[in-house]
Amino acid sequence: MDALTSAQLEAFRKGMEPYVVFNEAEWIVFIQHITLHNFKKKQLFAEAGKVCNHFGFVLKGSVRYYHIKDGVDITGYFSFENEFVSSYKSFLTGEPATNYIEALEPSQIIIISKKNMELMLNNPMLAYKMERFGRLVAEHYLICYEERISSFITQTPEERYLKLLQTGREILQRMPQHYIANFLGITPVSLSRIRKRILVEK
Amino acid sequence: MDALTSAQLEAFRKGMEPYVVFNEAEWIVFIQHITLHNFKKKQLFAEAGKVCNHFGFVLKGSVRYYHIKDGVDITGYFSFENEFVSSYKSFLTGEPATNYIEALEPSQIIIISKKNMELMLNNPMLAYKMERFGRLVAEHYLICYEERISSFITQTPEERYLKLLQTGREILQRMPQHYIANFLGITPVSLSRIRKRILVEK
DNA sequence: TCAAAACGTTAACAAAAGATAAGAATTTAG
DNA sequence: CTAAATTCTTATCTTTTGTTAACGTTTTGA
Repeated sequence: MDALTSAQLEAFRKGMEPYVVFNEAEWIVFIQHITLHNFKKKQLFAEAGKVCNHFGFVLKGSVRYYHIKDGVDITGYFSFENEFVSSYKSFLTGEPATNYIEALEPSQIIIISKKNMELMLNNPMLAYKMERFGRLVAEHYLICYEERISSFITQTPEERYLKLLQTGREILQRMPQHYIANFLGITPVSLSRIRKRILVEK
Repeated sequence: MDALTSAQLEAFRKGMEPYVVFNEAEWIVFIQHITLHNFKKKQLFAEAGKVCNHFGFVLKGSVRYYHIKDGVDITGYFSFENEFVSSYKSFLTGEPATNYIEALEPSQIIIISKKNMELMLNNPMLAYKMERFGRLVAEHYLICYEERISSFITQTPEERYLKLLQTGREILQRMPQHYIANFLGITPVSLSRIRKRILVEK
């Protein structure tokens, strides 16, 4: 846990703009409830079996969400810079998480603990904006997830991959292929075949 | 669009309790922003290509979310009594919906238009509770969707069906099997085979 | 720097799912 | 009440995916 530089604070403030804009007085109180954590590569942000009592904002770096099923690591999602990160279900319900989240590279993550989130939600000075903030963040992910579920319902793995080629620049550029395969709901071997099929068809 | 009986209002108030509790003054203003609609079987609540400018609460009945892909109807989700219903992405972003929502039986749905939602979010008397309400509803679906995505990533269709047997009482009892198949991300023929496989294995 | 680990492709085979069609049972609607 | 539509199962065939293993390449970390 480290002190935040003013540049980091500015980046955070700007990154949150789509979700919440604080005035100066609010900001001063708000930043008393956040901490900066430096994660080493592979360091865990959340762990299956443990309650995830915090959520974060990726200031620098990236994280990978994964499950372990029958001893096998299966990647479910990623968060990159300027995105939020949490094992949401665990954070929101207080139940143990069922997935892991790890830093994929040395990462700076701003963290708000559940306790501090609740303090702010109960602080008259911040309550309204924090409720709104929570709503907009949840809605943002709701939309992402709705689209992702649609893709599993209506598309074949090949169609999902072709769609990712159009829209998933960051994932394609920064993630190894076997993570992408898991993300698409298939095995790495199968994705390798799909890629070959697409090449031949062209 | 019909007038709400006091019994219906009470049922609505109670159904929303997990998300929002209004005092009497707030409630009086709130209910000026809602309407009751009676849907006939197969009547559309939302339509692909059109913006979904409303969201609802299923007071009685049930609805089905579906896509049409290459002329084929694919069921993605259901909402039952005491659940919310909307083509959320469209409602939240103002973009045209990509899916349809239809009543599966004669249904009573309480509707809040986008315009009225915005009026309430901007009304100082209700703003805080409406932000909170929106947050809790969005978080509720976020959790549902997160679990659903996990199931596509980590489970086989057979495992998803077995899980549904344990937890999906309402869907299993009330939905025809080909809707359930789509919901699980497979074809009706495939679900029929899975069911046979499970019987034989027992 | 160098051995170990991770990564992507390919092959071979098994298992599962998709597509299509046919037929029986059930439900729906006029 | 009855014809039409819907639903579910089954069969056949094709396509795709999963599994396992091997191999060369690249990356990683001590």
